[in-house]
Amino acid sequence: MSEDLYYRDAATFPYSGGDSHLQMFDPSPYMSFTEFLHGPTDHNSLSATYGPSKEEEKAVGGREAPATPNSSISSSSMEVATTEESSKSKKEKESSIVKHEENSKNKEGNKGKKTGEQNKERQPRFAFMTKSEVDHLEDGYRWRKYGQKAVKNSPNPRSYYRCTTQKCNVKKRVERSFQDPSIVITTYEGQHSHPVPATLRGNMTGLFGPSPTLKGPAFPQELLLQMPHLYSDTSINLYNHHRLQLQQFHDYGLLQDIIPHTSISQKEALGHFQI
DNA sequence: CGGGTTTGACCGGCGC
DNA sequence: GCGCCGGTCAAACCCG
Repeated sequence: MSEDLYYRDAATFPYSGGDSHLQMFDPSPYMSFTEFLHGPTDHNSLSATYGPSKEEEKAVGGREAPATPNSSISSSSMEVATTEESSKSKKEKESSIVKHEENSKNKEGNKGKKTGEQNKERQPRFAFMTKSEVDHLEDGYRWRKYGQKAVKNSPNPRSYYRCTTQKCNVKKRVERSFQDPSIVITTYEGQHSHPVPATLRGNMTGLFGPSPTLKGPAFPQELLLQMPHLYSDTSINLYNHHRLQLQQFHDYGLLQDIIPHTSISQKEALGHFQI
């Protein structure tokens, strides 16, 4: 697995209000989303600690799990950067982990079932965690939800989105961490082959929008990597700062390990962010 | 009425 | 072969 770890800090999600910092880890290209998030299925800890063995899928009903409003991380102060113009009264607080996967996948769909078109090839994925009250973070693109499923061993459902731009088959999955309901885990898959929709661009002018050179934020990582300058230089320092932490996470490798730490690092981060 | 969401059905992969 | 599961489809539904 190749891993390019990408890390973005608080300002990462300007659209959504974002103050956040992220950490990352890298998953194996083949592991399932779940695995990727929680570690190898056989991984003890998870099932051991969490699962009552019986997966309660019915849980779906409460699609909004009683996420306890994070009281811990107060960061309301961060609203700063965000020029949240309005409607979205989102107050995301923090963000965090990023993981990136290279498309080291090469086995073409053999099976030849699907002629032409896109095989089942798994595209590069990129994930990160965000401390947020809203599940779906605004990232500049338009998404259409095409499914929702109960997540095994988790009270929170996972939502599936697809970029609405035709021809663009970027997908994204969003789910809340079952360990810390205040954390949203977003995973992007594929690369956008087009610019950010003009409509949305309006609000974000100055952020990603008008970058003449860019043909459009290709991959989330790129966006994230760009954002620092867009926001402030302080973030750059944070970048390094977190990078170290991320490295550590990387070593641990499992998100489950990460999460707990996350809360800690977030506090620190906030400290720094408190501009 | 167009575009997005909801939600149960469906499908393919995988382990037993 | 069977059942579990993650992921996707698509009809029904909702909303501006």
